[in-house]
Amino acid sequence: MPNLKDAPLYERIYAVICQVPPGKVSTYGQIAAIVGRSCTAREVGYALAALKAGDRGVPWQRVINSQGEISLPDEGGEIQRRLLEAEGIGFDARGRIDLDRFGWDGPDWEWLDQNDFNPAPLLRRTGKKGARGRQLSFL
DNA sequence: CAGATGACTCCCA
DNA sequence: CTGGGAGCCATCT
Repeated sequence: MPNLKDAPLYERIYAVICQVPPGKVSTYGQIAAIVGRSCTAREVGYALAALKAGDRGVPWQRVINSQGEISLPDEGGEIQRRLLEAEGIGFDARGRIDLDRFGWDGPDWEWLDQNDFNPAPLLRRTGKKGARGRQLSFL
């Protein structure tokens, strides 16, 4: 599949997640912003929940919530934490990951272009307390 | 075809 | 810090 433009939303989400390299983590919101269109952080969560065992090599463990915490409850969360620690990602005393150190910078421009992605602009959300650091680093 | 169902995020009290 | 509400939508019974 050379181009993901017409792929189902979940496929596009998985494709973006597959770009996150080992030792780095992304957030539901960041993935959503890259997928663009009507994709929201929640959709990303839904898509991951739909993965189950039907995996496919998608590095699901590298997606965490905007607080730098693991969102997957119970056993799954413990597995996720172990997988991340195995990649060298550290957790603080509260069980959170420092996104400034381990956060992913986003896919390279070439990849976006080749797959016809049109990432959402830097700031989603109109008005309100603006830019809480960390959104996409390109644009 | 009509529900039911999810691993989110932000805002405000 | 905690809790609740709104926005959000593809998939699968």
